[in-house]
Amino acid sequence: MDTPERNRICTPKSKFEDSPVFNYLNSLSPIKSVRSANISQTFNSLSFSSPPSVFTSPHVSSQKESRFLRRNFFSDSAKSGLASENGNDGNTRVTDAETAEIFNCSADPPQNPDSRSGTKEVHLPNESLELAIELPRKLKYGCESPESNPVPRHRYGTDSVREITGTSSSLRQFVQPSLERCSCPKNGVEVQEISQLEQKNDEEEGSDWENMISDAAGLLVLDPSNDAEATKEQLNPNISFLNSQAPDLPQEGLPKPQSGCLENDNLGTAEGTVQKNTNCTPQKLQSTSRSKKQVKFHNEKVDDKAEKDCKQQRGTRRRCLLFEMGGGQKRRLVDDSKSGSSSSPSDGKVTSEDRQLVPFKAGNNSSPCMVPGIGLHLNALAVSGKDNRVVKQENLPSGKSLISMSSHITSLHTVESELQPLNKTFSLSSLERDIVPAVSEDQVMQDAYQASVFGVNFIKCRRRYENGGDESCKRCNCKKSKCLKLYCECFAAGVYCVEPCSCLDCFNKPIHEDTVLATRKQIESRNPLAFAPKVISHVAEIGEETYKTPASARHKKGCNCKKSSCLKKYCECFQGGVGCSINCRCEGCKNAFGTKDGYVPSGEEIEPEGEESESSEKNNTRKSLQISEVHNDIEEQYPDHVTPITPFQICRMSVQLEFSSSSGKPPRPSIFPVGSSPRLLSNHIQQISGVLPTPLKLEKQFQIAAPEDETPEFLKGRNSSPISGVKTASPNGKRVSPPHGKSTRKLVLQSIPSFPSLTFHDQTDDHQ
DNA sequence: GAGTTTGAAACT
DNA sequence: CAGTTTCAAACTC
Ligand SMILES: [Zn+2]
Ligand SMILES: [Zn+2]
Ligand SMILES: [Zn+2]
Ligand SMILES: [Zn+2]
Ligand SMILES: [Zn+2]
Ligand SMILES: [Zn+2]
Repeated sequence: MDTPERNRICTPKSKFEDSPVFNYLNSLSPIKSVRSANISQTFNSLSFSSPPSVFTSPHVSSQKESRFLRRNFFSDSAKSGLASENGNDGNTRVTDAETAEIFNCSADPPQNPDSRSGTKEVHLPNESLELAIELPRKLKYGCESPESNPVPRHRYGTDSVREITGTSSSLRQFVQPSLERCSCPKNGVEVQEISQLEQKNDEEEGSDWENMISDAAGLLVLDPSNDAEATKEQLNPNISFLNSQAPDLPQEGLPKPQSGCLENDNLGTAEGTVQKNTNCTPQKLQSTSRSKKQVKFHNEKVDDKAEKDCKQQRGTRRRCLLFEMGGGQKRRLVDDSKSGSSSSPSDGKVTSEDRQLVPFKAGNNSSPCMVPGIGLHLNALAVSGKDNRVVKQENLPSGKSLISMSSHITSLHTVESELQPLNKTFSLSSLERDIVPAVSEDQVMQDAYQASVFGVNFIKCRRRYENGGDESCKRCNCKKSKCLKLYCECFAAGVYCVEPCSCLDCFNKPIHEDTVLATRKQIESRNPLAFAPKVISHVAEIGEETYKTPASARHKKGCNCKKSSCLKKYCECFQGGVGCSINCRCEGCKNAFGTKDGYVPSGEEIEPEGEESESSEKNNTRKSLQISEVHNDIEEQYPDHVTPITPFQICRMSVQLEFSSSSGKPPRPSIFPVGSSPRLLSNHIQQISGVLPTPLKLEKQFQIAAPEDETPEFLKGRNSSPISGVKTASPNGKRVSPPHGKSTRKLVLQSIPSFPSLTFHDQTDDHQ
């Protein structure tokens, strides 16, 4: 759904909202997710990797990308989605323009309906044909789900691209071309915008856009091709992109909220916003998310340079997005540029699985985020194979380490994308490009994934753990759940268990992928939102300039604390670094991030529903309390957060936190992942806020997949086996209505508001 | 590290 | 949907 509202909302709040992440989040939101779930799943499988899958679902979020895709695809019909989004801003024109541009770009020959093919051809003559074919598909996919990712990625992408260009030749090829195209002063910037805005693009930059688009298309096309060949280079590029997108680089130091949130929604948006600022072309970046903002920025003042950079970056980013969208296929892109191998476009199959993991995406992923390859279940979903190759980790200045992974496989991509957030792939990209021959795939993948998800800390921890047995980094400690239930943090986060885990009889491992996926399905069937990020950030205030209060973020389901007064990590809200909200049923709430009473829905005013008198405690705490304060306090209390400790928790909150913490400035713009999945978010958060208690657990961004139920049997079959416990709920994947508690409406709220739209989100959520 | 507390997840 | 049980983390000592 297009949810024009978002657009609107976004515009106001702006950056976050605009950011793809936001979109994702929104999409992720329970409600939407559900709907989208099916779609998303497919998409996920196809194009994204797990975590991202989450993104995918969020139709809305993906605005840019999706638009992109769609446009490309349906050039003709810009369709409501685009229009609506853009329209709000007044970009309506954009849609047209965009479409037009797209056409132009894509179709070298103006006439071609299949712009994509044209574009492909242009970029990649040889492979173009095949690619072209695929592209359409991808585009479609992309449109639906990927969008959100794209944006973030783009942002990061740009950075990454640059880096990459420097380092890796292959990447360069891709990137550069795109960059060059983008490079056009205005164009570049716009390019990013394009998806969203494009206003400028239309005319002036049309060419650029076209280029961009074409590139993107090419990328997409390439991606689609699962072909292994491209893998190395392609992978690298992809990875790089992903990385770039993924903001996450975890700053270990920063405490983050855990919520997997990457929670997607929130995180994404938040990240996006943050990045904007930080990034060279913050404005632009932001703009990407929203057309309005972008426009404004442009108008206001984007430095030419900055713009250029941004543009370029964006271009890359988009590519990334595309790639992501393309999901598994992404690799191709790279090839295109280089080898042009035609890959097989097959796309497909992964979808079913992807969805599963995805959730974990975000990341969605989240988150988020996971299948085979890396540690994410999504990966498994996405990837059929496990060819990944990871690459390397680097430490970021922020303290987080970057991990770059390159995977041949799509799954990896997904994973990577997710992971990447943490690190930047850029540097890696170069390395990656070289590609380390496959290292142990799984492990590498997992590492990367974990890193992405949990953050660099996680990796470090792991090292420590390995070296010295440091347990601080441990993850789950499941004894009876076989790590196949939500009790298990790893499983809940959409990641496979890894060394640091102390679980017994663990089935949450790549070798038991089938079981894991089947179980996931069952759980999702029961509760579509089960793997969705728990924390959603509202961006509302953040919007244009107000980063400060991420306060808007909140736990989707709310807590039900009776004895902890929401002052300890027993409380999911607190753990997630968010204040309690209307959705909480807590008693005696004293949540340092904001009490339920004090909670004011983002756009709206407080709504005290009279819930409890607790408000007395701090009605306004949320409001008044700045996150920073909270963080400080929290930090004091929970120094760990900062560190790796709770890898899981990546919170969606992160976004908010980030803002708040950074309060103004994002820790590392470049890094931030705007787009990627929840993970990114979490990462960001971490970076930004070290404060938070512990971040939320890993969450996933993904949406719930739907239910295809492919494997239910599997699980069922396994009754004896671990899975047995799981019941298959709804038979199909339908999404059942959200379980929980609070009524659906809450869910809805959560879903909606999530990150992105401040208002939107808030309104629905809160009000409801 | 063992033991307790806690609240979500799972189950009925 | 409510009530209960199960579970593993968070916390305490
Ligand atoms: Zn476990
Ligand atoms: Zn585990
Ligand atoms: Zn395990
Ligand atoms: Zn609570
Ligand atoms: Zn709460
Ligand atoms: Zn509370």
